This record gives sequence, C-alpha cells and structure tokens, in this order.
Amino acid sequence: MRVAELADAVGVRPDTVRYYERAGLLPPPPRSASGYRRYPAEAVDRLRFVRGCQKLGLRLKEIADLLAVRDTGVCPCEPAETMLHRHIAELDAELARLSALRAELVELVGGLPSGRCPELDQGDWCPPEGR
Amino acid sequence: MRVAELADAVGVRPDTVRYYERAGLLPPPPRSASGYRRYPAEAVDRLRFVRGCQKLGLRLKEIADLLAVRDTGVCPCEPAETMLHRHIAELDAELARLSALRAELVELVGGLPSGRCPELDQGDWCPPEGR
DNA sequence: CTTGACCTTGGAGTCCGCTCCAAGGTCTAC
DNA sequence: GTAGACCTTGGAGCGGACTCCAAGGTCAAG
Repeated sequence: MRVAELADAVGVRPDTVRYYERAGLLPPPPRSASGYRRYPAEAVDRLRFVRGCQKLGLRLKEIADLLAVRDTGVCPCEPAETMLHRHIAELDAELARLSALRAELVELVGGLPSGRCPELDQGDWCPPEGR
Repeated sequence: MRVAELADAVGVRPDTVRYYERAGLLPPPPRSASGYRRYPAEAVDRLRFVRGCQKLGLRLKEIADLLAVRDTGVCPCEPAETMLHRHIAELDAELARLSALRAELVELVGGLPSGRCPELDQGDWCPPEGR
C-alpha cells in the first residue's frame, strides 16, 4: 500500500506517517521502482499501536522505546506497566493542579459581579487611579 | 529600578521582563543616558498583575488584552469575567478528559500483571508471532 | 497525450513562553 | 584603574507533534 492508503487506514495524514518514519517509530518501508513507499499490511498494525499508545497519553519517545522492545520479539508489557504507572501518577498531579486552579477561578468569578473589583494576591486588577 | 531589580522584585528573570516588553505586556520604559531601562515603581504592580494572571492559567495574549483595557483606565473585570468563565469551561473539559484517561490507564495496568498481554482497541501490544 | 491526483525530498513554520547566546558597552567597589 | 557584575541587541534554540512548502517525478483514467 502507498503512504496515503496506510495513512487513511488509520486516520492520519501522509505527512504524519513520514514524520513517524523520520522519528524512528516506523521502519523505512521498501520502495517501488520509482521510489514510492510500499507498505506491507503489518504496517497498519504498527501504526495503530502508535496511535493507541498516543491516545493513552504516551509520548512518541516512549512509544519508540516500547516498539524497540517489541521489535526484539518480546512483549513490551513490563516496560509499559512501569511507564503507565508513572503516567497515572503524573495525571493525578495534573488533575490536582487543575482542580485547585478551577476552584480558585470559581471563587474569583463568584466575587466579581458583586461589586468591586478584586485584587489578586499580587497586582491590581484596576488601573492605578491617577496616582 | 533596573531590569534585574524589577525581575527580582517579582521573581522572574531579566530575560522574561524583556520578553514581556517585546510581547507588548510591559510598555517600553524610559532609558538612562547609557541606554539602560529605568523602571518606575508601578512596573512592579504591572508585572505582578501579569504573573498573577498567568497563575490563573491565562495566556500572555489574553493578559495583553486585559492590560489593553486596563490601560484605557477602565477596570478589566468585565472582559476578565468572560475570559475566566471560558477558562473554567476549558478546565472542566480537560479534567473530564484526564479523568477518563486515568480510568482507562488504571483498568489497563490492573489487567496487565494477571497474565497475558492485552490488546489495545487497535494495535497489538505483542509483536506478531512469526506470521 | 493531457489532466490531475498522487509521490519524493529537505527544510521551514506553527504554537507558547521563555531561555540563552555573543559581542559589545557601563557601572560600582576596591 | 581594574575586576567583575551589570546592561544592551537581535536572533537562535527548545520541546512536541506535527504541518506545510516548493520543485520536481509518476501514474491511471479518459
């Protein structure tokens, strides 16, 4: 299959497929006589693996590491587990941060219409009045 | 005050202050005879306003918009309220997304050690076995 | 045989908020 | 008067994952 066919099969753009190749996620495929990339059917699986991992929040570098293990013929479950545990911890931290931020924003806008402009901990909302 | 003094007063780097100036968040200050930036005391307030807004998750462009209103002498509460409401909605969406992702990861790692490698919705975890 | 859709490449641009650099000038304390 | 800490500028680099470009080559349909 050509690059656009592979891309279509997984719902990405041809540029993205070529980018993954440059990034080392997809092996350079064989070429037709005229230099076109000709992908074997397994390329679809591999590309789907990449997209699946991305949906889980893994970065391309991490996916590349998993694929490197997978390419030795070993299931990358073990490194994946460590990786996913770390990601869960990161998510927890991010969720806590965003929740706290949300609470702060809600409190702030809750006070806004009531009358006077608030002051942030630092920095006046209102312009200095002619001082 | 000099740029490093202003920066120290608010806990940022001199480069950041100059960056904010280039970005239109801080007005170009008067210069000393030798070309050094000489900030008036009010610059501290303005810089603190910027950092306070950033802590709330506003982007520099948005802060610039608020400051543009503030610079007309009007309190930017009204645009800020609209902006903050939008940010709360964005936070809600992001919190929902991350929560769902976390649940998915937890489910996935929960099943991992039990025995066999899972398959993602798309893309095998395990390498193709000699097919 | 022409049209138009595909393909190739390397490199640049995007967003965001810095952060760092080099090469030069200035200011302060001793 | 000199060391060393500051200041100036424009521009590049970073991270992350693309996305787009130009200039050229290829291929299938009509």
